[in-house]
Amino acid sequence: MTQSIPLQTLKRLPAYLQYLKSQPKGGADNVSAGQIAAALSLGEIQVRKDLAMISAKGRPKIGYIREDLKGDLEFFLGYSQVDDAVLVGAGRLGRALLSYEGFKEYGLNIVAAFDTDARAAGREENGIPILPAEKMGGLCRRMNIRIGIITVPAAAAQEVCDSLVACGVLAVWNFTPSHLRVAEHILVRSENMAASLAMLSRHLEEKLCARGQK
Amino acid sequence: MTQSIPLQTLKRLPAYLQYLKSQPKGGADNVSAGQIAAALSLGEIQVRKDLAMISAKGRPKIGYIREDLKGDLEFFLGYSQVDDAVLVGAGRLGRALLSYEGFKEYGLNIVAAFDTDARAAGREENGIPILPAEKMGGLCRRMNIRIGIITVPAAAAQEVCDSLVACGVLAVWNFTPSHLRVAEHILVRSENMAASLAMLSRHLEEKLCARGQK
DNA sequence: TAGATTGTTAATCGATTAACAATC
DNA sequence: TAGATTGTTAATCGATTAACAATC
Repeated sequence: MTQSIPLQTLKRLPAYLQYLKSQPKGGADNVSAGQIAAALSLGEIQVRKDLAMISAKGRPKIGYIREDLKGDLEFFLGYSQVDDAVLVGAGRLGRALLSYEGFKEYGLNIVAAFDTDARAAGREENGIPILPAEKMGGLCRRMNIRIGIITVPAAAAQEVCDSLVACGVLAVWNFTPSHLRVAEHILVRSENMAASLAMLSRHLEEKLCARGQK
Repeated sequence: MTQSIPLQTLKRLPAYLQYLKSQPKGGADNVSAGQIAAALSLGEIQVRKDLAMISAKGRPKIGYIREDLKGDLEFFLGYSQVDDAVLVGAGRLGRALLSYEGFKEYGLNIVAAFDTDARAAGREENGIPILPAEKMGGLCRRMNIRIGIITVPAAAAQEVCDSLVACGVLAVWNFTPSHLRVAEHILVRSENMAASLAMLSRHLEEKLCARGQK
């Protein structure tokens, strides 16, 4: 049973946890919403409201007990329980993600990667086997895989996505610029590089125009 | 002179352009907001309003002229004019980004990468030189670099960010989980993997609970 | 003309911020 | 007690959606 929280709040929770983890061990036992807000450039009231949602009890004048809050965040974000995932497309980006150790901390465990290229398949990366694409269906069903990570060329993304869904995947992490069409009960989360670049270059234009350099 | 448009609209514009580009050349000359909306799983009115902002004139009954709309989107997103950038941290992810050809299409040109590791420095990736960190300041100032991409370990991110800003960088693309504190006129755009994972695992939990598998 | 599609004005919705009462 | 900090209720803000008039 999980209470529903605002999407924007959910996005911020990992940052709170990251902040708490980054603090030195020897520090104070307590932490206030104001401290967190200042460190993350957020509003104090917003932080307090977010924390209230995951119901880590804070106390007036004192704040939150650091370790308790960490625990509550980890529990709420499901970092204690590990989700198995597969990755499709063992190109440069795919292999970079395979070799990233940080995902384990977030409760993500990539058990295998797949690639249509026979040269890539058969090798392994960071101890994770890279297998030929034909083996995907069997492995996903056998291991009850629910998360699929797509790092193939954009043109192949929809097809790969459909295959993953057919194998029982319920959540897709998309690193391609393609929009993926899926059934309603499937979640696609796209790492939207083009949108990021649009924001960066827009900001630049504003700043440089203001300086009269353009 | 750039009119200000809503942030959410700006995020969607690249998707519209991507859709238009993905369409076969031989197709119809016109495209309607409804078609785009259907293809990208968005609301028709929302698409129409977004397109109205970049003022590509659409005509009732007919829609937009495909090529004109592409041109307007590319102009507005600044894809015609190229921004030079440097990348700091030539690890696996950094090198994967260096070797990604797609950025050119988005008007981003990575001119050099930097790494403190002497073994990494001196080599090159995809024709882009990887230089020792000491050369960063000089090159950025000499080439008037305004965009910095950070792919170093999280612990070094803030320091690298500060150096970049000191060298004149105005927009930072952050691939680490660290929150970066910057002056007000600097834009940081973080590729927030932890937030993405939180959403994926939250979705999974909801779906699996509903099925009684938990 | 009739129907499809546009652009705009008004209504709704969700998230952020402000105000304030509660309490350690 | 006084001051700091919490949680909650109300106000504001921005974005989405609905309604509708305009037009090819």
